Amino acid sequence: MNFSSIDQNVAKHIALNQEEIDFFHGLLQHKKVKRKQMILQEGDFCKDSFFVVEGCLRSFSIDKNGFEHILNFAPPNWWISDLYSLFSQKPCILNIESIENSQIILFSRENQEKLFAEIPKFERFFRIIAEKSLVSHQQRLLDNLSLTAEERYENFCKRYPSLIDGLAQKYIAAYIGVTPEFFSKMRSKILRNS
Amino acid sequence: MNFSSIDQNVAKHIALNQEEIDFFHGLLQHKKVKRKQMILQEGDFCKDSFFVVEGCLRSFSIDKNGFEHILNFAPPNWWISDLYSLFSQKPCILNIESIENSQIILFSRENQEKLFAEIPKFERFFRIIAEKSLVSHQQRLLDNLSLTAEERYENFCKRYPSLIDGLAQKYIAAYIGVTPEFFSKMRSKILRNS
DNA sequence: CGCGACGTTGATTTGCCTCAACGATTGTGG
DNA sequence: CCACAATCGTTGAGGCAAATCAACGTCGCG
Repeated sequence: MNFSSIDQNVAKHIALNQEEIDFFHGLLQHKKVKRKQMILQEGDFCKDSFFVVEGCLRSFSIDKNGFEHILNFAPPNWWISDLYSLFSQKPCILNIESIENSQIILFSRENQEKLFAEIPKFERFFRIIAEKSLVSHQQRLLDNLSLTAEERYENFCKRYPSLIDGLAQKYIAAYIGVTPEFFSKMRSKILRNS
Repeated sequence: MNFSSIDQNVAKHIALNQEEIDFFHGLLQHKKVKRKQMILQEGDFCKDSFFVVEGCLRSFSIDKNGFEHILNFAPPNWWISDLYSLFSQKPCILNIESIENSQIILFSRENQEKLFAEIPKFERFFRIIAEKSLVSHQQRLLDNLSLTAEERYENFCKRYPSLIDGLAQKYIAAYIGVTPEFFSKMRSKILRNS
């Protein structure tokens, strides 16, 4: 059981001694998931945050016409969850799926509260994580309001440089908010002009 | 100087004794701003969070064609800021403007760090605020990806029931992501069909 | 009053979607 | 290892939601 990647993630924002690290590890759970495996489905109750050690996950919603819209990709060292369900204790509105064979760490809401009670510094850690994520979602929202599909694609490439290849085009399309057909046309146009 | 509305806001998530409340108040600054007054402009360095006591603020960006896109409205008891600039210490990408004569409370980043050092419970408070805001921005992002302008307008009415009238239509349009002209047509169609 | 900001309405254009047909690639069982 | 199906990407024709551009009415305010 190796938690070094999550330890490094935590160490970016708060400093812990060995005893605190051990306590933290005691609240974590390792898990391997296969490509295409669903980790969370709409209607479930989300009880965990997921930290990706290896592989890649995605969170998405399905609209009333059956189309998927991707909220987040989670490559290694990213956190992912259905925060709405996690905080409100209501059924999920998101689905979370592994898009590669992945190793993830589960951290339950229950254990998170234990951790806050025992080591209040972690309030700070998760505050900072939430703030950073908030800033990036705000930026993406403004991008969706003001940019064309082509510009949003450029932004995507900057935001997830490690993903641009190896990732199915339909997922990129579902992230930037266009149909796979349109994305394909757009992409071939970009290639032609360069 | 009356801080009762911000105290109530804080009390929703953490409990404070009188001494702590006094310390907190010592870090706050009251300010009156007039309708149409700019509180923050693109390129400034954002040093404060703003809590609205009375009136209403909006945060928005201006795209390369000169069009405004509204990120948030802040009616009474809401927080608003340019979090990107605040956290990164880089120049603002947002503008913040008062859309009515308003009373606001300024809380500087510097004082926020003092507060965290003195009363760590506040880490929890701002974690919760950030998480709630994150959930709501994620939801809005998914709405923009999956809903029509008309459905987004319905959502807007639910989210900001206190604003629906008294607010210029062009601001609603800039929030849901359509032109004022299209919004006007849409609105008259809705009225006709009901 | 007269000006400027706002809202309305119409004609036209366009970015992106829909639907459909067809290759290419992947994966799976025989 | 091949045959086949399923999934994915490509391409084209046509359609629609929303943008653009322009003209005009209306209101609040100096």
